Amino acid sequence: MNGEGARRRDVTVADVAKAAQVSKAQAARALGNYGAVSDDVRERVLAAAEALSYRPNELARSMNTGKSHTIGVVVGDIENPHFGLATRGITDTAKKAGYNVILVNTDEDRDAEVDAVRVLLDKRVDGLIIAPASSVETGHLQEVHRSGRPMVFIDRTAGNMPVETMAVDMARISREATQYLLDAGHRRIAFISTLRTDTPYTPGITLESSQIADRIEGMREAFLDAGLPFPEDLVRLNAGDEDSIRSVTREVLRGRDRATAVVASDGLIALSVVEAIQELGLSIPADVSFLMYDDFAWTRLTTPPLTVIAQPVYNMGVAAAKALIRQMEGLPPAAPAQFTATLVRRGSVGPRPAVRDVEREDVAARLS
Amino acid sequence: MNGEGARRRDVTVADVAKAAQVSKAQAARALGNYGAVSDDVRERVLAAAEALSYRPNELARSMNTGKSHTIGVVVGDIENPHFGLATRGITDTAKKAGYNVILVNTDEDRDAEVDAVRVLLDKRVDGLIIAPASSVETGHLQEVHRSGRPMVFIDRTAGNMPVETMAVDMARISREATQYLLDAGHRRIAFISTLRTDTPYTPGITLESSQIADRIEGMREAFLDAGLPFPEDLVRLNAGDEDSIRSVTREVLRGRDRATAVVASDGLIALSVVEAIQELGLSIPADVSFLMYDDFAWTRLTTPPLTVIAQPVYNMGVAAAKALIRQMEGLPPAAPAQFTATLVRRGSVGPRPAVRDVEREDVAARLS
DNA sequence: CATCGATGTGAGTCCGGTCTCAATCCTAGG
DNA sequence: CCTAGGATTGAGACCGGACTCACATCGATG
Repeated sequence: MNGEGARRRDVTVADVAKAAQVSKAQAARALGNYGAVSDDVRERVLAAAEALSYRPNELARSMNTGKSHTIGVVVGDIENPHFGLATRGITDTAKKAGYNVILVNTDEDRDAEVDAVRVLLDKRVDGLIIAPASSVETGHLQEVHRSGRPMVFIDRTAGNMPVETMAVDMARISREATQYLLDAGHRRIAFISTLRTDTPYTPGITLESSQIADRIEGMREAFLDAGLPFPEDLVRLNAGDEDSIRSVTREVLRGRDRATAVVASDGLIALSVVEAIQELGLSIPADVSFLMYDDFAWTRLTTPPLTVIAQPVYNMGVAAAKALIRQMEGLPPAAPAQFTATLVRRGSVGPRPAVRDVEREDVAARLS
Repeated sequence: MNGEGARRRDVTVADVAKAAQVSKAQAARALGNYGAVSDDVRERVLAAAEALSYRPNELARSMNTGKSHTIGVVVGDIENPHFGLATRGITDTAKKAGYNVILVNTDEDRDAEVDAVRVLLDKRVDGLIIAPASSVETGHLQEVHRSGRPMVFIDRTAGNMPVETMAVDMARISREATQYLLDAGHRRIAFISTLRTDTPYTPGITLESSQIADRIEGMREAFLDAGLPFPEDLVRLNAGDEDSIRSVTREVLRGRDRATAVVASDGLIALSVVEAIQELGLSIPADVSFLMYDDFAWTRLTTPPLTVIAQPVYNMGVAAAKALIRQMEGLPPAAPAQFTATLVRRGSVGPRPAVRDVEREDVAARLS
């Protein structure tokens, strides 16, 4: 019965002040470590606080300092290790600087994102790190930006808003990777992504994701540079769940004009794509070459190990958090960091399978 | 120049009230949708709010309702897909119920956890979901519990506190898995974990993690049931980073008395263990059988696909969130859910390699 | 027509801190 | 010994909502 009577209701400065026999103001000063306080008072207050096990109410503090020491992070899917790692980079950095992170998942749904941003703003986060679900409909983000609240984009851009963005140059690495595949003789290269669109891919279509748009653009450029026609029919979007990824994979690998190389847009898709390939009885890289975005550790364990495009995801997270913190502290932005993805050549890309196995048109065309 | 003069400082109820020509109280009622408000007033207030694009300050609201609609989640490492998935389960469920999640990473460090809990409490989260870094030193958790703040443990227990805990029965599944290995003829079974300890494993040692302790206990029981001696020397803890995991793996697989089966304590370790095995030129399962905790999708892609212990991680996250929400809403706890892990037999466990290859003692002993 | 209960409404307090301001103390310089 | 100026200190305003309370208002009841 150690004075348990009063359930709930925390100890406040006022309580501490009373216990220490000083005014609330003095107690607050001693506790908050600001203003002038005599040693005597400080000691008494601190002792009283200790005795009552006083803990400051950060909400109250936030309310009149206007700073919540909290940042909001909005991503498409934490379950995806890509974002898992980025988030780790963000939280590690934030914690070091005394900030906490409120994490919101949007499932890549724009409405959910609008909502998430609103809620975070209502909670008065000091800043936002967002992986925009759409780089087209950016009204809500524009608004945040106009309001002057610190914000940083990660992984993707949104519109062409003047907001610091931590992302790799996708077009560049995509072109490089495509060249690599072209050099290996591939002409029918498929690209599979979960990106939701209203209509199937056609050149000139506006894509919600700057990332994906850039990747496709990079591929197109590589084909163009090589003087080859870009196989638009092999760009497959809307591969939402495992089943559709599988069926899309089967589709592109079927028929006389089948793809001889497949590029998976992220690590989650990759799993289903590879499984589908295995189920078809095709072997990598003898029958199909395979390439994926993101370098997860397990890609080294498959047989053969997978050729991947590695992105400095953790560092992007760190950089995003650092940039945001600078903004929140009113410092001028640091020199914009450039993140470069790299093509990690392992064993899943091989030469195009013998001609008998695939379409002849291409060869015929070149011989004519 | 749209009245931009006043930088920062948000619109408050008072502003809305003035614009709508009503008292602050009435405006608050109309906006907060409580109390009695005439249609006329409500309309004017809502219109004014719209016009000024008023947004409530959740901090202020939290301050006098005492509810922040925020829950704190403390895990060891979000980068680990195990926690990534659990977190997804938590956030999905929390969002549906109108709660936000503040995520803190502890790196499995108890001091960091103490700190995390304190910060979250200071921020007045309505409840906590914690994967306790230590089930031994639980002072800070006891304190939270005593304070009456809603709390749920996930993945592990802490002490034997009467706190709802969402975790699988590790001892049971570990025993089952070990039996499976024993049935396949294995006697030298290694267990590799990152768990930090001051001293190497010896029977009776107190382990920080209830999870790991249970797994080892399960193994021991299986050996006991089979009337076989438990190979304590093959329990290897402190395999912190990739290098030490590799070297530990090499160690247990070396010599005449080497392990013929290896159990990896989680998906992250598994990667390095398998790599080390491959580097040694040993093949799975011909030379070494392999088993790991957590069923990640990539385990189906290796050759052979890996035999794993699947845990309903996402569901545990969902259940943890649901339980916490019940607590926060003052409802009585639901019937305690039981989560069962399952052994997914794929291709990485095979019979013990021919005797010539390993130690003979065991055989000799049985023949004597 | 007086009365009663159900709205409506505005003034003002409170939550738990931070911070301003004026009053009080002290101490060193003149 | 007197006083200017810095160090202390307490009262109270304030942040932005929620909520209590006293005071109208108003239609319906007896």
